[in-house]
Amino acid sequence: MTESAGTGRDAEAVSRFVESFAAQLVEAGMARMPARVFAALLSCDAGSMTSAELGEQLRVSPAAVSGAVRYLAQTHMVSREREPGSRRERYRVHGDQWYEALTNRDAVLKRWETALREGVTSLGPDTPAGRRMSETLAFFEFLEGELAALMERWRVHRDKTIRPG
Amino acid sequence: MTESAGTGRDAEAVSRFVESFAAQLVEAGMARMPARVFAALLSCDAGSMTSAELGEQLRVSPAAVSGAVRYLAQTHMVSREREPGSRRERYRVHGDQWYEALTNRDAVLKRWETALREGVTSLGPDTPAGRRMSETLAFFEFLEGELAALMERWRVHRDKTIRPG
DNA sequence: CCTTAACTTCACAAATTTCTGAAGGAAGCG
DNA sequence: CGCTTCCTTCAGAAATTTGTGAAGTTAAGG
Repeated sequence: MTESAGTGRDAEAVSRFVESFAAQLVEAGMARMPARVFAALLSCDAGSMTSAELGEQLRVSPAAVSGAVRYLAQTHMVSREREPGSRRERYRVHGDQWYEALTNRDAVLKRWETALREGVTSLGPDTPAGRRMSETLAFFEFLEGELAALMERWRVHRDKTIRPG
Repeated sequence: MTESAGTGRDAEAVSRFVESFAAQLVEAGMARMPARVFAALLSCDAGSMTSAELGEQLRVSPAAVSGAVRYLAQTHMVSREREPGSRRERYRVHGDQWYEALTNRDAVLKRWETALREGVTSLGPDTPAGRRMSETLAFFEFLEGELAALMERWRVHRDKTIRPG
């Protein structure tokens, strides 16, 4: 049993999970260090860690943590909190904030739509390629509307099944 | 006007679009060469190209095309077709097949769910981290069900607005 | 069968990405 | 105020990824 004093958790098992979950995120296209930081935050009881704690768990330099955290904050996967009366910062996953961010690939969707519109123009709306692209564009426009509705249904579903009352 | 003889299309404009759309796919996490091949196929009138044609348009070696196409076929983004009476192969995007594949991140979703279940076990279902992870897991399970329904609504919507009759 | 065309695989070179160490700056604390 | 702690930035080293050339495999066509 690898139980570090006082934590009440098997640090090695936690670390194994962190790394394996991070690996899944990497496979899905996420950069390695942000994935590891995110997985670590997701797995800690407090839901937030300091830069130093992250560096220690992941065995990386403060610089690496800094870079990863900047990316995660930009994409709203984590939020930064200043610890009052200290220059320490805590990085936090907000339980649900983060997977909302996942569906907030809205930005990506928007950029794709822009690119596709340009494509329809470049290729000519009346060419076979242009028509194929128009249909693709229509799909993304449809998808964008659906996503908002889907998230709303999720909140209802969650409140009924997980956080009732 | 850069119009290559007989194609009836501005080859340079097409190429520009191909590269810029591919760049968007890369930003979203797709490997470079598959993204370029896919964008090229999406932009050609026939909806399919041979390995040689792809190599010429993208200015890459047959080896690069081969690797990209293998990936795209595995992920069902394109299908391979043998040209009868020839050892040429044609690679095709199926109009709609491809964005169905996009939502068929089912495989990814499933792997995440597996990883999260392991996480709940490792961390303990009654710990704060375990509960947070349970909720995340519930979200993905919910999402999985929703995606199927969403695609069905898309087909209905498309048949009404784009391919009526 | 033998030739040749088309695709694939593999080892390696090149380019890109990723992380570190060191130096620099902001903010608490005495 | 100056010291100290913590975070960030930046140049460069290290590792990974990517694409090429060359050899190998399969199958058509004579």
